[in-house]
Amino acid sequence: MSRKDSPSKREKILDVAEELFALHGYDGVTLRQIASGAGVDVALASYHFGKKLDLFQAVFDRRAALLNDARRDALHRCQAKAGKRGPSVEQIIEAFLRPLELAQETGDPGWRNYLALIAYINNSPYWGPRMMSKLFDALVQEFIEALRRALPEATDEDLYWCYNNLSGALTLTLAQTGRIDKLSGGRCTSDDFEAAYDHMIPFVAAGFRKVCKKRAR
Amino acid sequence: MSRKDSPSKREKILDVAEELFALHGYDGVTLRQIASGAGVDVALASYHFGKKLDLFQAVFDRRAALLNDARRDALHRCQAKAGKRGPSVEQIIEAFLRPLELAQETGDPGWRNYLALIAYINNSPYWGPRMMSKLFDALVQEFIEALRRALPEATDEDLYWCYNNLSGALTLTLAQTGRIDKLSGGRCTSDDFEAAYDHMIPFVAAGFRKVCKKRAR
DNA sequence: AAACAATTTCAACGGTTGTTGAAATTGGGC
DNA sequence: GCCCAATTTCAACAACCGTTGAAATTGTTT
Repeated sequence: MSRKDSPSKREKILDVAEELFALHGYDGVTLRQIASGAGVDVALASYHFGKKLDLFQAVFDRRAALLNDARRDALHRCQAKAGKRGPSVEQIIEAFLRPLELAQETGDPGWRNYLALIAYINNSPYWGPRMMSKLFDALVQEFIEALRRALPEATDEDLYWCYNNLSGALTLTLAQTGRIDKLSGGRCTSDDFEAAYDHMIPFVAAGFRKVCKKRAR
Repeated sequence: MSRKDSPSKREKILDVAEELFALHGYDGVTLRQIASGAGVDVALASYHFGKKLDLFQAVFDRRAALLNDARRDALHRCQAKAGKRGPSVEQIIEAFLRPLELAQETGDPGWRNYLALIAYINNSPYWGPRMMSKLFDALVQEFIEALRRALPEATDEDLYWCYNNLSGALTLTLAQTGRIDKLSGGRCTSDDFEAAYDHMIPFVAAGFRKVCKKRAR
């Protein structure tokens, strides 16, 4: 193998780490569990990635660029399709959410684990501020700018609190806790991302519209 | 002291555990950190609570009944005030959220940590299914029933997915990650629960209305 | 096939973890 | 002031943690 493509074990470590970190969090997983799950020695993780924290970061980084690109493409495409007035709230929310759904249909089951890991990090008071901003904030600001153009009466406070609501609804869905399965008696399932987004998009769009409507001041 | 009221150290352990578990999760906190923060020996936690997991459960249980009572009171009070047609969506959502805000104004700063802990548990694929249902599901079903009466055209799927959106938006807010502070350049702050709920209530209510409106079938 | 670098395993280290049994301390009832 | 029980500390255990240096293996180039 030519030095750049020895994917099997290195990639396997990332896959297992991704799955375990998403389920138990950073501190709930040991390097030995990861190595055992990947069928390799403990020291191999250190050899490839250095410290445990570096492995965590590597898992986090691996799919971030692809996800951002897919979202940015979706946003720009819907902006291009919309006329001079720009896309509607629904179209922008859709561009924000649908790439996540598509990521799950690539056949790579790792995407589900990765998105659950994002949910863990985004909801953590410790990891959230430390890891989310650097990779995701720039694109989020692009989406918020697009929303501002679609909602010309919105204040900054409105937009950011509404985005917080969107981000929270999305995060809980990505976390795949299976709570909705039990609550609904099996009528809804956490696995069904299509149903989740089909309900989330009109829900969130209506929320934005309501909050960002002109009011008496 | 008469055996039932030696609150100082036992309660202090719960307070510190609550704060640390909320910040770092179950596995991210050691009993020694908790004991150190409480100014007691490590063994005292075991003496009072048994295993580490039992302490975690004790922290989780401590305020659950109070929270449920406050929410149930708020729901029944708004149902009593509303006529025979029942309360509006906004009133139900308000009954679901405002007690959380009030809990923070009791002067006990532990409530903030407790709600952040709930957010951690609710968003965790591991802890969520294990701990949330037993204490919270019954009341959640009451709220969903009330919402069903306010939204007679809603299907079960609509209601549960919308509740999922509500729960997610709430969870991210309770987690107090401070991300909205940075995103908004300081215009919004995670600490401001009143502002959060002021935006969340109309947002969520509009979402419910939109999704649960009669459609072509 | 020899030489070399990249990969992988082996073995071990110092430090930390949750837990426990026994000792020490505290505080109220007689 | 003595007894008893509840509380708190002390000391220590076996198990496990992340990390590292050296050895073994593998794969590629010459």
